[in-house]
Amino acid sequence: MKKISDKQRRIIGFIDRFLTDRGYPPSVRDIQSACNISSTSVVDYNLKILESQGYIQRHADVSRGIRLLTRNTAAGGLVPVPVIGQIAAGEPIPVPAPDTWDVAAVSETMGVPGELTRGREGVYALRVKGMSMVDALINDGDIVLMQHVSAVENGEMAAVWLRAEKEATLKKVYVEPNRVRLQPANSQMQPLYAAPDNVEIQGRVIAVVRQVS
Amino acid sequence: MKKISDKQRRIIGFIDRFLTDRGYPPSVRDIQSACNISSTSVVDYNLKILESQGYIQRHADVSRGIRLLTRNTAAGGLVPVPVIGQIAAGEPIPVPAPDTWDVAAVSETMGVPGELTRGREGVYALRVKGMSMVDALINDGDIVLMQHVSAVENGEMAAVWLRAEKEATLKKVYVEPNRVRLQPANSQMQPLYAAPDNVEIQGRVIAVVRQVS
DNA sequence: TCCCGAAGCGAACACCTGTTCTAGAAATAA
DNA sequence: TTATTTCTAGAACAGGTGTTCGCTTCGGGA
Repeated sequence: MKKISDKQRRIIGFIDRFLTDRGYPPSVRDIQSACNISSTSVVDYNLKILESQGYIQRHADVSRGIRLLTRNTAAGGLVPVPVIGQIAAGEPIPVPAPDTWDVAAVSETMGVPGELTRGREGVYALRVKGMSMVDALINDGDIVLMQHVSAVENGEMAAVWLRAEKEATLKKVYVEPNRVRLQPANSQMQPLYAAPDNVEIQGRVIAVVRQVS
Repeated sequence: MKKISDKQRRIIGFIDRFLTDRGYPPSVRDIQSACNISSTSVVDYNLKILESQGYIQRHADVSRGIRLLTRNTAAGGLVPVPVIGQIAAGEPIPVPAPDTWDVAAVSETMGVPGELTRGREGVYALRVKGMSMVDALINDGDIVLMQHVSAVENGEMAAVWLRAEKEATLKKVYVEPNRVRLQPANSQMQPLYAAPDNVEIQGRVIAVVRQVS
């Protein structure tokens, strides 16, 4: 990116502020009056330069058709993840939306660094309710990042629904002959054994985030 | 938020897709053709309902003056945090640079959502080595977000250096008459008591991030 | 059946807005 | 200085765009 004039810097700054403030881009005349520019053509002139320099992107003949490119890189690492609901020891996980999760149906969204999801699809988050997951080193109020899968490899931490006990829990899953071993993440604790048709994999644990204070 | 019609749900979804796709909101007629709506007035009719229900916000007489409210929670940037080193049960925490942490001296930097740091200053990260923090529900390899403070309020989780034992640990700190109670985060475990001049607060725990797989 | 509210329809209006054009001023180079 | 480029002015055009206004259609209840 090349250097830009002072006026162009002001324009970029204003677009950024306008965008965070109102949620949609400013018009040419918004920029004009805010930056004390005498003519719309001057704004257009500078916007063209900013586009050629890669600071913004414009859609011709579209009102407010400005996209801030510098803004994308700032939020680039952040991936929006829907917080579907909460997981507790007494309820199954509310089934996450199949493919395209509906924006309107989700009550909350959180942003997580892209490193955590690593570009995976079908990632959602659950708020942990209750102390029943302490053996997985997960506390009340923690947020677990999940990936929706129906089967896991041996040793992976997964959300498991135990049909008979009507309990959801987070454990490392090992398939053994005639039984499934559910190993707590805390190595000091004893494993649990269950019949294969009693366990129902509901998702794979990708990460745990705990906000202490 | 009340329930909305199927058509209104489609509109919300389209606005969201359009916004991430192009960086600016769609016009009424964009919505109309994309959602197969016969008239612009119908779009306007439904947009008014969506606004009254709190899904969107509109600016009158402004082209593309639509803001998606459900999207706001995902906003907020990525804050770079230096990973200073690692915390283990046998070593004190390497003292974090006082104010401006030297970029060159830091081996690694991670980005965390701004919600986690909440704009606090002096935040750094430590990689946990060993299993000695399991009673704080922190596992080997976890990353703890710390804030550099020399004193904490009662009940706050902090990194504590025990001078006599030459051990670092993460516990909830309670100052009691003539002693300091160090309470594990795991309520099933017993507290530890130490003499006041034996404990040295090294930082406050803000958050814990565990990447499982 | 009739009634009534919710939802849809199409057209028209009036303003918003990107773009262009001509002309001039200001800065820069030769 | 002159020549050249960059930037600024103001105005006007053409199409985009939000909004409104009658009117119609639909879907239950009474």
